[in-house]
Amino acid sequence: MEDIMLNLGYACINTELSKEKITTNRTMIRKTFDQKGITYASELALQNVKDLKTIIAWNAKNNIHFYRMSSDMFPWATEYRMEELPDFEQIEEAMFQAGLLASQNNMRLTMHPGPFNKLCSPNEDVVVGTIKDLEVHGRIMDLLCLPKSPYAKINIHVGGAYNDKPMALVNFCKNFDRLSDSVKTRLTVENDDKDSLYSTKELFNGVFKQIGIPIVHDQHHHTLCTGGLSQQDAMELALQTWGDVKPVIHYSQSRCVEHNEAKTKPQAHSDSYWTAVDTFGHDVDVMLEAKFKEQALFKMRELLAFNECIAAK
DNA sequence: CCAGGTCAAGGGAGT
DNA sequence: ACTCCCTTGACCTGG
Repeated sequence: MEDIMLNLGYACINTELSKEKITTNRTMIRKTFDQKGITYASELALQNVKDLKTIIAWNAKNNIHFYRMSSDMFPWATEYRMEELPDFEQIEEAMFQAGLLASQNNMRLTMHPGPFNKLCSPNEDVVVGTIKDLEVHGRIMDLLCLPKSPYAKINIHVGGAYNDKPMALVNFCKNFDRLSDSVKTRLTVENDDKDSLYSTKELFNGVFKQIGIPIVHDQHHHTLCTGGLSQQDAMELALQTWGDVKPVIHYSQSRCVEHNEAKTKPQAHSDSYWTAVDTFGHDVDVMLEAKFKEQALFKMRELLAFNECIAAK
């Protein structure tokens, strides 16, 4: 049963472990960073990295083999070089051990840098800041000894439209060349959740055809920005971009439907799931985005198992 | 100890 | 011009 189950993943927080203060999100505000500096950043990062290993072990125990790591593991990481952290040697060792444990358990680890990354921006300062942040992500994955491939993807959105999508897409592709191999080999792009930004089809033409990086197809986003394609057609278009690497899709359900609150945006994610993800028969890894995290993943397992039960009859 | 206000980044959208 | 939101709430302060 387990081996025919879809490979499901969840993002960043483990709600069960966070009750015991096991988390990889320890950070600080600017004022504290100014006061305490990289000594404190180092302490937080070391604790985060140690807990990452605990989360990986927990995942393995629960037969979860896909996990998105937090971008907050290293507070203010763009403000210093990792080697400058007083605990760097310990951090390096802990990262190596965490990556090893993931690899031994065949666990796919990925990242999703924040919405402030705008590789397409016409503003050079914004691009420089984006490159800096992406390089931090690449470095983290290198320290974990993860593959230089979209198997260990660093997934971002194109980022902006500026009333001139062709210009923005050209910028994105041009600036891609300024990244190191650590980032280039892992970078993927995800479709957006509003028509003013980028559908899977637009990414296929504007990014994949130009620089060949894979597309992460988010099914929920697709319903809000279809580009004129059906769910299945758009997803299959995205799957073509992955080559030998197993593709990733994102799945979430609408908070509106779940909560029936008027002011909830259609983009918002639900707490949990009530409909099983449909992969249209394709072998893909599914990153689940729901507030209840690993608990929602367990719910999804039940939904999938129930469907298999029905199908078997 | 806790509730409530506050908190890096860019851009889009709503008020 | 201002505020909220985004892949993710966590931090900090005053009581």
